[in-house]
Amino acid sequence: MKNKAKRTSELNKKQSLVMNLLSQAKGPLSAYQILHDLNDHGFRGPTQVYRVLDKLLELGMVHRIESMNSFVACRQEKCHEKNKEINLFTICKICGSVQELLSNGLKNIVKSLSKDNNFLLKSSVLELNGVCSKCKE
Amino acid sequence: MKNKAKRTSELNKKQSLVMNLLSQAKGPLSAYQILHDLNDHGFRGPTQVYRVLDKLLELGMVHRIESMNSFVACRQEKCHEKNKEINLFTICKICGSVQELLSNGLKNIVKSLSKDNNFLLKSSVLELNGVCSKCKE
DNA sequence: AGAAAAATGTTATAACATACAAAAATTCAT
DNA sequence: ATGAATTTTTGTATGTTATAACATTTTTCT
Repeated sequence: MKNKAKRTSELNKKQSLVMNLLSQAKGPLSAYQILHDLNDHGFRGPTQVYRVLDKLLELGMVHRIESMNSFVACRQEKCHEKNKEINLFTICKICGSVQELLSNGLKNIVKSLSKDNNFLLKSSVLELNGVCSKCKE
Repeated sequence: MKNKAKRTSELNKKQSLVMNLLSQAKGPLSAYQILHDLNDHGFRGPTQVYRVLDKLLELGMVHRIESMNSFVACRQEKCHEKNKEINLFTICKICGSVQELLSNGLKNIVKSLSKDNNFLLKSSVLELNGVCSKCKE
């Protein structure tokens, strides 16, 4: 009766705490911010945070923003199933907000780049750095 | 008579040392690897390395691999002039090699994504993670 | 020459991440 | 049930990456 792809309700206590924290956050959080925020809930060291993050990343429920060494909750419903290997974000250098996008165009480019270069793709991430629409005004 | 875009020959001593090291390296190097390798040439602390790297990044002669926290020499002749804001790499998880690519398709996608989302683009990087052609065999 | 500004050097510390050992929970044969 | 063996969880120590803060030297300009 076990389901391989866990639903949110099957997350354990610590995993749920991190997931909720990230879901309610305005922007990306670093592992140490998470550690600080959840100090009173049993998180006593970075290792615990990273272990939970690894799990949530594996489940596709959280994404890592490479250029910020921090983490965001996934906002795209279909991420887990279809687009796990094509990650795409805009990052505002003024307000620090991160927007997760989907793009079939990008997907096609990534696929054909991999093919053309005889490269076996596991995952990819495109990070756009600049100024978001709100901060442009 | 001053040229705004510096040529290699105009790099100072420390900049040249780092540039040469990166150019001859098989793969990306971390700032601390550079520090270690150039210890005997006057690099006594990380700050010195990071300052040189910042300069070389600004000149477009070096790129940062975000997912590895390390640095590679630019291998594309036209990088500095035309494609500064569109960076593209494959990264082999077996041998650690990094390949720099150019793609007009990617460029178009990035431009239109920025436009569609009312995002003012400063720079972007697409990192493809997987297994390179050599390691696939 | 000498003041002001820019570049460089140095130390300390902050921020991010992992290795490994200790402890707790679970399994399972007796 | 008991307790040895395995797995899972936890915690400490340490390694790695990056910047802050401030001193010194070099350059620029009058």
